[in-house]
Amino acid sequence: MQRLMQMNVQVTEPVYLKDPQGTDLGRRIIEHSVILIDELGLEKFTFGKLAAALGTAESSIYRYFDNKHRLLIYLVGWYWSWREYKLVFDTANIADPLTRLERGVRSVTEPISDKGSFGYLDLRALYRIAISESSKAYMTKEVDEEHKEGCFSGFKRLCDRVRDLVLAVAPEHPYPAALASNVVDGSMVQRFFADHLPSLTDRSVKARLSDHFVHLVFASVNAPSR
Amino acid sequence: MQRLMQMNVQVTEPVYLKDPQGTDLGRRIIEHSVILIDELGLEKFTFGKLAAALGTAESSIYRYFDNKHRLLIYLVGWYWSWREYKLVFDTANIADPLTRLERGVRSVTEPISDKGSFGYLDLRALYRIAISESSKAYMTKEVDEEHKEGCFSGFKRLCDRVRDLVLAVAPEHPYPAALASNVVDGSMVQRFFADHLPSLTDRSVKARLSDHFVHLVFASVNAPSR
DNA sequence: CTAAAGAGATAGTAATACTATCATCCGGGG
DNA sequence: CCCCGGATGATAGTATTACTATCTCTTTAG
Repeated sequence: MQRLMQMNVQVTEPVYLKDPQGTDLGRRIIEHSVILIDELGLEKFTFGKLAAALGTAESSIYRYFDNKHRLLIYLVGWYWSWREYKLVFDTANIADPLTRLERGVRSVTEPISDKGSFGYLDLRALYRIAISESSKAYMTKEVDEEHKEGCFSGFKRLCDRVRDLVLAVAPEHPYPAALASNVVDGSMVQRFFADHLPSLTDRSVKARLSDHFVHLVFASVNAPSR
Repeated sequence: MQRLMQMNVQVTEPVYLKDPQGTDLGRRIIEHSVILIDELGLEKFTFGKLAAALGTAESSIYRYFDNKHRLLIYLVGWYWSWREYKLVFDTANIADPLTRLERGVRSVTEPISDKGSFGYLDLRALYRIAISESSKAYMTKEVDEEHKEGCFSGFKRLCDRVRDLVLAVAPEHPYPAALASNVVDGSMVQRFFADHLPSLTDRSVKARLSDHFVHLVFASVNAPSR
């Protein structure tokens, strides 16, 4: 829990100007930005509205984050760290690589339904943000520089762990990393489709998202190398 | 070719205010918006800059599109229509369902490398826009309404065709639609990763993106139903 | 010859995304 | 007790964006 709070340990420069974990206002910024972005969507969310919601000045928020894009990177970074933590937990102490892989894929693709907020953070709102907004964190012209800064290391670490689960089962798999990132990213996209463009998925996916990805991954690791 | 020019035929309301195909300025708006969005990225692209590039007034552009979001929807709609056209062409007159499926998956996931611009449109620039910006067309709070308007019907039609290719091979497949949309969307995401976050994919994917998806799809259709 | 369509030009508004400055408040060290 | 630095609050100001409105001019079809 505590470990999770300190995300982006390996990052060369931090995504923030001042660590929001360290102060009361900082934590309130995180807490309420999650709620507000979830409510308004990223494009209509502004620091002005956040400041109003917090009863503080816009300039106070700029002391923590350069702009809302950096704040988004921070939030989705947190989300991926949380997913990684959960993955490690869910696959701990399982010897059989096949079982580990299945549990891992389920862990990573499972929707977040339990109410449990995480500290002061509304986890379900953060999950919804991750679904709708996380790709906007890297689908920009600044990807390459931000990638060098380590802004997406949380996502990468998670994908690497899934890739390793695949490789443990199928060391000769031709596309382990692509399969892994496809599962991690694809599970978010399929969740979005199920909720908003349902004709793009199958009914069963809405109810059991993980089954689809378990099916896909096991099909892939069992496939002949062609 | 001519047929393709008229995209979004089934749309209830058009995405545009005035058909850009019908006038000289309209076509120049399309042509240069593709170039400018590719160059600046969607967030830094503005109607003001487009107007300047065209040597016209901002207000003239507003006669064609309500805002840049609608313009984006129009452009990616065109892209998906083009992909669909190509898919139909590439799978025409092939009797064997397995061959059709493989050709279809290759057609849909194949990067656009040939220089051939499409009429006045720079196809490769449009492809790059589709990779980096297409998800922003629907990852908004307005998805549901815009979906009702038919804004995403081009994407849906393409996914449906891929789904049908899958079903022709494996009529009992448990997730045909999810597999199809995963391939169509995933191929764009993997392309982006290969170009900008290469550690998230495998080396071979950069060179042969389609192979990965052919492998995945055939693994999935051949998998036991578990 | 006229009406309407298309385009250009100008102006104006509200919101956004910042930057800068100054005052205040509060706890700890000397 | 006083002073200092860190954290916050309040106000102001700028450039840009995202529009809306209006007026003129030109072209062309009837």
